[in-house]
Amino acid sequence: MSYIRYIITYLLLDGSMIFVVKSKAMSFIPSNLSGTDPVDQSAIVPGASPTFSPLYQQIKALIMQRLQSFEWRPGESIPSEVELGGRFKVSQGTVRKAIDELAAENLLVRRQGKGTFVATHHEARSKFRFLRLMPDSDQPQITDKKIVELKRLRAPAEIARLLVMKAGDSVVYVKRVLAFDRVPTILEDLWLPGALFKTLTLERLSEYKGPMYGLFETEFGTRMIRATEQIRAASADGDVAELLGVEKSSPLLCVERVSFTYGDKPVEVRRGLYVTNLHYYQNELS
Amino acid sequence: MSYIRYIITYLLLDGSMIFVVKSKAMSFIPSNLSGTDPVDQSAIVPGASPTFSPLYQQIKALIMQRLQSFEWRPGESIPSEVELGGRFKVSQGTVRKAIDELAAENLLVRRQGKGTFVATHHEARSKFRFLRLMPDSDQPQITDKKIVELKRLRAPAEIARLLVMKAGDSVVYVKRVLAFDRVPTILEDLWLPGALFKTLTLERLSEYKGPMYGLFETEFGTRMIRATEQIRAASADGDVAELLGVEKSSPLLCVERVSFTYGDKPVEVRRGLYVTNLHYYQNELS
DNA sequence: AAGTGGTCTAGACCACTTT
DNA sequence: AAGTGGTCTAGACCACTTC
Repeated sequence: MSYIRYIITYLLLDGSMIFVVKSKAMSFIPSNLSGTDPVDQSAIVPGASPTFSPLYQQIKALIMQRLQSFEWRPGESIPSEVELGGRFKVSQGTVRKAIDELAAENLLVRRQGKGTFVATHHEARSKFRFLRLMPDSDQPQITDKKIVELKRLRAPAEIARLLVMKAGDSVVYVKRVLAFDRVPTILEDLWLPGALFKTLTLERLSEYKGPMYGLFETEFGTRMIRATEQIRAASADGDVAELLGVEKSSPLLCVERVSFTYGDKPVEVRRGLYVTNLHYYQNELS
Repeated sequence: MSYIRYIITYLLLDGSMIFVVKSKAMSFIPSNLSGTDPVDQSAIVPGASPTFSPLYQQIKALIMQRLQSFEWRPGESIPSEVELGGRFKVSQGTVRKAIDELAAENLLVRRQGKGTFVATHHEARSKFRFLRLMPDSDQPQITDKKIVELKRLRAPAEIARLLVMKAGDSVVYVKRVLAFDRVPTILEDLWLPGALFKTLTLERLSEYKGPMYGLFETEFGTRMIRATEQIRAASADGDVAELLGVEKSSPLLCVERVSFTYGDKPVEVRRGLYVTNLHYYQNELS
């Protein structure tokens, strides 16, 4: 083994100097290069199908398993790339590529010098990830949330279909109004699988201050990671007009969302009616 | 500005010494250790600012220049990664990372075994990239386009602001109706910079069969690469109701789009009114 | 000084397409 | 067989954060 030695001489701003002697190995030769077996990929994912899948995709799946099982919890850091490489018996570069994709999907967040962290809905950064309604003025706004109703009921056919449940299975139904700067703007109906949200109550939801998806993540072990929205134009009927404080027959955006957790499992249906006099739905096309 | 200076004194294996002076202000220190000269990054981008930029970002900018100048034309293949690496004096991996980002931004398309191609709007694939209105039924639909009006006028203040022009500068104004399966569904107003679209006529636009952005790309050298949309709810007034064949005061989606070409230059403003009885605006959140 | 992610290189081999 | 992009490795060094 060959080493190189070098001295770092720091010239500090106050004129003083510091000397540091370092030595570093120049190269590393594995002692038994020919004796090591190549990685047995099938051992990594024992039940893997015979269909080809790149190593980094398998690593990605392994990492996702640990996220899904909350072995690595939202907000916490995951092991370093080098550590994971050692654990999974692959190079750091391969782990890196797996993490790259997970970061692109907003499941992980990289922070240079600090580590890689599990994304969480308890963050200012992620506040507008699922809410695309923006104010005409750039002013920050005061948000008020009011739960109008929360009850358990048997899933209507349409909701059951979207949640991949049997019609009649238990669901939690929530109706709420969001106001920005005291102006009622969003009226939302939500349906959640009853089995996952057994202990959700109107009180708990009302008193909770942070983002709703944060509550779901922390207290119900359900992380929303993706959603699709279908947008239509609608007219306010009598009830809606009253709750939103607009004229009857006013035009509204009708936004129907289905949210998914790990494994593309749908876990929320949400139908929102948006007043767009002072706000607009923002979308980026690329 | 305050920064720290330090000297590294290398004691090499053969007994010789090398001194390297470093300071915070310098982001790149040529190393004499190996004896080989590293690439002179400033030579790659002669007018580069002193701000640090990774090599692959510089390569990305160089590739984008060639796309913008139509040196590599839409639909054609660009040189291979190895070839580009040689040309730019960097490794294939660095070129690869640059192309990765351009592919993620839909400017390039990779095809394994064949090469990397410049994206074009003349493709089935890209047809729904900028049109997010989907039919309730999954059936493929017959699309009819009818140009209602095309004229040149002085840019209204609002349009000029969005296109970053002076109010009163020449713009091309187009009004058209799109029908799906004979049902009028979209009424659009478009504004384009007059200087870029000098030779655009109603006849040319009417007789053209492919996607409009394909025409712009091929005949006017203007490639749309990104757009933002702001969506609101609106009511059909008399004229609109007649053109779309709906009741007066019917609710409609109002979609205001600004499209950008290279260098984030806005080159189109479009205001669309969508009938959403048989269609919906589709959006993915992640 | 140690540890993390970020960049860059060089080389090997694989999968896909075309000649 | 040759050429392209796709995967994987190993190692070097840089930038940033923390101790």
